[in-house]
Parts: sequence; C-alpha cells; structure tokens
Amino acid sequence: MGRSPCCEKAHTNKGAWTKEEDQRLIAYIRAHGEGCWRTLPKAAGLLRCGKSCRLRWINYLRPDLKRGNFTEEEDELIIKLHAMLGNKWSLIAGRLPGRTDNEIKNYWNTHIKRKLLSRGVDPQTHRPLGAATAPTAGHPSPTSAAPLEASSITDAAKAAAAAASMKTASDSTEDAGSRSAASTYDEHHPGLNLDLSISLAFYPSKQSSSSTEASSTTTATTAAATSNPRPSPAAASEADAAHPPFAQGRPVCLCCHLGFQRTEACGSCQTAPNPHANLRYFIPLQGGQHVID
DNA sequence: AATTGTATCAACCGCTAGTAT
DNA sequence: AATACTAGCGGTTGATACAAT
Repeated sequence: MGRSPCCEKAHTNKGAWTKEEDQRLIAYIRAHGEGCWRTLPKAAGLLRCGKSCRLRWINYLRPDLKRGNFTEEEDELIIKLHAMLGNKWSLIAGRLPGRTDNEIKNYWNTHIKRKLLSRGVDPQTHRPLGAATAPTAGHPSPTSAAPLEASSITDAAKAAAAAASMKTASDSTEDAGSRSAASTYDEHHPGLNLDLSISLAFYPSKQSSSSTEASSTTTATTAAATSNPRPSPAAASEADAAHPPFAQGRPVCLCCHLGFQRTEACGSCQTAPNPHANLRYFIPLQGGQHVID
C-alpha cells in the first residue's frame, strides 16, 4: 500500500550545493515549473532528495528573492509580526515579499533578538525584560493567555497591513507591469502609512458601501483581498455567509482581519466551540480608529 | 602570521497535516 | 478505515567568514 519512497537516500548527495547542481535545478524548473518535488531530482539529473531540491529552490535559487540586508522597516515589521504570530516564520515571510522563512528565522536569531535585548525587551514575550513573565511559555499568540498590550496589537495590525500592502506588490510580479509596480513601491511609499483600518474589505459586505469606510480601507485591504482573493460579489456574499459577525458589523477576529486564512494564524477561530470567547477583537471605527475588545 | 572566538547562514533533521493508495 | 507517503514547517547543526588577540 502507499507509494514508493521519495528518494534513494543511499544515493543522494548532501551538503553544500555545487554550481552545476544549481544550474541543473534552475534549468529544470525554468523548463517544467515547480512540479512534483519527489520526481524532480531524477528528472533533472540531480543526486539529491526532493526535499533538498525544494529547500534549495525556495531559499536560494528562486528568482523573486530579495537579496541583501534587511531594512530598518523590515526589522520593525518582523518584530511586530513576531509579536503577533510568534515563531510562525512562514507566515511572517508571507508578509515580507522576497524574503524566505529560513532567512527571517536566521535573521531573527542573529540580529533581532539582540536588538530587542538591547532595548530591554524580551524577544519571546515582547515584554520589558524586568516584567513578570507571561503565564504561557514561549511567545504570545493570538490565542495565547498572554495577549499583548492593546497598543501593541494595534501596531501589529498596522505592521501587518503594511506588510500585506508590500506583499501585494510582490504577489503580482508575474507580469512585467506588476513587476514595475513592485519596483516602484518604495517611490510611492516613502514612508509606510501604518495608520490603516483594514477591517472592511477583507470580506466585503454588499451592505457596507459607505464611502467613508471605503476610503479608509486603503492599500492593506486590497492586499488582504489579494492574498485571500474574493473577487466576485457572489464570493463576497459567500464570505458574509461564512463570517456573519463581519457582515453584521460585529467584532471580528484580528487574524482574519489581517488577511490570514482561517487555518493559518488562528486555527482557534475555526476550531474553538466559541472562538469569540478566547480571542481579542479588532473593531473598526470610522476615521481609522480601532477598538481592541 | 597564527590561533581562537564569534557571527552568519545554508542545509539538514524531525515532526505534522493533508492526501494518495 | 488503515496505511504510507508528500509537502511544508520550525528547530538545530555545521561550515565558512570575519574579528580579536
């Protein structure tokens, strides 16, 4: 029963990749795309296991990777996203176009931890070092019993919104026009506007057509919608059906607001019998104000 | 110049959720 | 329904580069 193993482990190379191996992998993926990693090594003539090929491609060879140092902006974004998500590196990376989870993880461990410690902040709890330890071990998660201060949540929301905005530019790099848009992102966003309400456009309600609200849901909402595309009105109403609190203007899970899939950041809003009971909510107000419930 | 210590990061390992058989 | 496997994730390790002595 089942299938054959993904690779002959006895006949696979390990360790650093050679230029030739890189070229083979690049050439193969250019010709055939990212298909089945299991069969790729053999098809590409590589003595590597599929897992290794996948990692090499994702972390190093992918053409859309952003090389070079992290910017101060990215630093702050990572800190804020980490405050909200904990060590969910892939989720954080998803909000930082051109960066990989591995890269961010390494960067966190080598730079940001130290940076936070020098600020007197615990890198795991994001609380002042002298402060009482959080009741839960590890990082504060959206479902954790040690939620961040309201201001931190709001900051994190803003950061994620900005990140989502950045991701939008990146996600659309398939075509040249979009690539251009991505490359000019910095020109058009010299200072990230983090003061955004990102609540209403994620699952746009047919009824919520207030122009004030529409104008207050700027780039980030578009980004959220992009990362969780719901293009048609039918889809929107479907979303309303799936998220009745949102459609009715009631509080909505912060994670969902930020554009995470329900299974991504807050599984509990999907699995908890009464998810509203143990999450913090983000109530959008007019004029970009927020209330943390 | 040689040695030792430290920082960085690519790659590996082990685990889990989802899926194919 | 049970089993076997894949893809993806986060933690850890090891090789290399660089800095200090």
